[in-house]
Amino acid sequence: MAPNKVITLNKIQIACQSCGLSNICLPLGLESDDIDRLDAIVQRNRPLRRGNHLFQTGEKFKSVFVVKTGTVKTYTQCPDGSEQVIGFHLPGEVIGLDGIELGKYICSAKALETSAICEIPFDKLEELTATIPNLQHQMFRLLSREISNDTSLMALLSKSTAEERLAAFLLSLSIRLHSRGFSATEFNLSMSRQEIGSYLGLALETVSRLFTHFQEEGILKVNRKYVEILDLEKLYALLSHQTVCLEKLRAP
Amino acid sequence: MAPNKVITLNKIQIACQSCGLSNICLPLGLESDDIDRLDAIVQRNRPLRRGNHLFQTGEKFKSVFVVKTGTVKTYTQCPDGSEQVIGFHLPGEVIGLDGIELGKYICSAKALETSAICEIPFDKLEELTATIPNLQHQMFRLLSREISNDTSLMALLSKSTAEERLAAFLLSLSIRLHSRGFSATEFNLSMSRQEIGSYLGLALETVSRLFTHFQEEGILKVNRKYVEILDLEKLYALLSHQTVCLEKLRAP
DNA sequence: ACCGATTTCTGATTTTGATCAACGATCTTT
DNA sequence: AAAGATCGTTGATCAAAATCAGAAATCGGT
Repeated sequence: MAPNKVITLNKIQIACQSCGLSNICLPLGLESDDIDRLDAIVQRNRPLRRGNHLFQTGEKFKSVFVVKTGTVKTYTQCPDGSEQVIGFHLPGEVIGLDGIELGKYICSAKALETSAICEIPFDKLEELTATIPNLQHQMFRLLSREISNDTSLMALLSKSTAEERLAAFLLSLSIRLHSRGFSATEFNLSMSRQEIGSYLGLALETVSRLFTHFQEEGILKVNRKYVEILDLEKLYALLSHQTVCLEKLRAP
Repeated sequence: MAPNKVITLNKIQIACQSCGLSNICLPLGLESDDIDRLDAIVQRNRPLRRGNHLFQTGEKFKSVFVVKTGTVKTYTQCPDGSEQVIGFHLPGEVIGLDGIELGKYICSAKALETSAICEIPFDKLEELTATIPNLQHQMFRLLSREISNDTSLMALLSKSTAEERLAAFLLSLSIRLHSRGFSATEFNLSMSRQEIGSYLGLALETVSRLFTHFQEEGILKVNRKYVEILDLEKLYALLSHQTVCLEKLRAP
């Protein structure tokens, strides 16, 4: 492999300064030179293919990761082999924060489609946060967001019907995709019915039936992975008597 | 009110250095002088009576709180007036971290019994974390713990039966009480069946029936709020095919 | 283009836990 | 101490979603 090939690859990689995600990602609110200092510790590895792992449960915690493109799911494994999906992560979202406490990852993370990932070694990040107050604050905010997102999801899981759960899931996706510049009403699901069901605490058959049902109601147009939201209002209405602050469901 | 009365009150209040919770609370891992600096920003207000609020949903986020004695519940209010319990918080546990992101509390917190609380103004805490790397790390750990606790609870809520949920709840309480120097097998619940049900996503009748059922199985001895665990092994066995790392359920 | 594997959809049946209802026990207030 | 309110228990019924089962559609690899 010729060295100039490597150089070319490096050039292709987008620096934080010119990354479209900088308004939702870690650099948010940083001065230009501070972004450069952050940029210097970010590792941009080759994209993951579908099914590849970022990390697995129990591995030593070394880095946090930010999705740049694609989708990543986090999950835990049951003793019987079945898996429990913890979350789906879109571009700009940080993964691995739950590993800080015990020094090892408590879940596994794998790509649902080809995904570019930024890796940030946590020891270096901590050195930076100690000298850049804005970055420290941004880290606190990020961790806090994770907590409040989880809180919303817990409320959803412990209170709602199957219909409300799927509605919340679709709206969350819609909101997050929209805030990343994608269509809010038309997207491809990168996860299976099984995975959605696991995430929402439902059987995959229930998820499938609900998609059909929403379609019959004129709320959605569904073709396997492809979803078009025809009536956002109805979807919101399904959640009207819900505890959860919608914007919080998995935003931004 | 005579000034010496105030002085006496101040003397009664326990400094972080001599607080029994220092091995699970924020000062964990700090040098002695750093603990003093932290101590200096901690506000020790008068104890809350049962039903009093620490903060309410939507209030401006100003401080995080640590339970010193007693129990606090966090909850959100549904549009229909019913409430959704988010968590129960024992001595040494930090509350309010979910307010950092948006600058306002996203849930309400009220005392379930007379409770002493330490209040830590967050702006001052951030100044300290910026200059005390160990404290910054401890804050990251604390926030991370909150996230991994929530992850475990989400897995519990989306996968398990009513029986498994209550077993997990009781074991979590047992473990946390034990690590605070209380009995692991004998305690008084400070929350109602209704509140347990809300937290676990179950109807209060289901909770009540399960207590009866566990008693018939010889697992518990229950008398209203008073619970004695007779067979810890059986309780653990109920969770054996559970995703959740038990120590993680709400530890330490 | 074909074959096997996986994923999705749909129907029938069952199960779990919610809901409705009533009653006894305990705590609070006067 | 009595009265009212709250809380916990228990029983009967009901409903939502899980499970079981099988067919149809799609995908992946050769």
